[in-house]
Amino acid sequence: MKKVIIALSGGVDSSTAAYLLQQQGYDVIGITMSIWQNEDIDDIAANSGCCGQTAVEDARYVCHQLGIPHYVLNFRDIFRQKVIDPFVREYLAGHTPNPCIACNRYIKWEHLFAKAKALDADYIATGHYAKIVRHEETGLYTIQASSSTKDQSYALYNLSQDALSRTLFPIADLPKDEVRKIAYEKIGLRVAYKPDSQEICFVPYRNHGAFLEEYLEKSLPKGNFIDEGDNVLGKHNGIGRYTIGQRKGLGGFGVPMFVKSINPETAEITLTPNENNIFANAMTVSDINHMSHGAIPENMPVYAKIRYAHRPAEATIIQNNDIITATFKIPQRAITSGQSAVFYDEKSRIICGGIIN
RNA sequence: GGCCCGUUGGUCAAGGGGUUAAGACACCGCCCUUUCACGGCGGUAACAAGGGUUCGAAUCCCUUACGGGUCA
Repeated sequence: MKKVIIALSGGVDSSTAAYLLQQQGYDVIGITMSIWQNEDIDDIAANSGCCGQTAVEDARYVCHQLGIPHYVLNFRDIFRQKVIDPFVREYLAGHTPNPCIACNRYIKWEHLFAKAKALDADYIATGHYAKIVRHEETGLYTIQASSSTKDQSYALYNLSQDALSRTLFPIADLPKDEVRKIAYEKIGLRVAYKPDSQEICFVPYRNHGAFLEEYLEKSLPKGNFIDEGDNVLGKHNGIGRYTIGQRKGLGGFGVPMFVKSINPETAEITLTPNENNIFANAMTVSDINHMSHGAIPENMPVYAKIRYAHRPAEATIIQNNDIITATFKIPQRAITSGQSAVFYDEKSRIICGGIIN
């Protein structure tokens, strides 16, 4: 019997995934990762995100219902080192990081994956909506977007061939409501209708600015809003509370204003009233992970996502050394440093991805 | 000091006797969303103060306060 480690968050998706694996005849072991840094915020975080305190209890209960073993692993140090610290550094550098990408890469598919191997597991599994396929020409593993209404392939572009060959996504193509239905009817899961997790799991109150200041134990660098002619428009509340393209939360200027750029040196944030000025038709991307081809395929039109919920946009890409330059057919709004760009082929399979410069 | 003009939501700003007192930006809420954002849909909120005239005043008149402008 093949042994599989399932990462359980206590939510519907991973719980249902565990059930499906069991139905498919796997020897299933549930693992919940403990990532909390500070006991004090457990109360706040308990009911939100993917990894709070009730998450552990919910996961334990599901395992009890399914009759499978459940372990809670302490990932606090590694999580801080690989996810939170870079998250903080990136914001201070004027970028906008995506911690879920880092968590998937380092925590789930490096650290947890290593634990799974150490436990002699054949596979690691999660409740992500995405499919693992092999490219018919290259033979390489890649991830294909889920045909479900939900698709989380964007957040998974960093998986290695080794990881892909030993990963299972049991709910890959299922519609969300089908997953809930299974959870409710087949498992009798008490969290069947728990809301989807969203927001950064380690940031309480959906206020990452406050989190950054608390974590740093000091204020974020404050400075001026300026216009494109360097005229001072007002004061902002600190680098780290803003991202490119942001419109809300800037204050009233009589007309809508958009964040055009963030200068970490001077702590100045440039605003523009002309939304066209935040569109660009090119970007460079580094920290690349290749998937379907192991390199940039020649003359292939690609479809780039520059944010999780971004609609893929047609582009051409070339790679020089470790940098990909992407040129869009149509200019894209708010291409943002620190966010990930994921390049798909015409069949929604990931060619490669990386971090936008 | 004299004479003009102005004062409407947090900001800008329509309305010149009868309006549920527009609209924009901000703000708030919901939806969307395993990042940050964008987006969609809603919502709160105002006639400078006091006196008149009038059936009826944000609209007309007077006074006061506060802003402009202008004149020796």
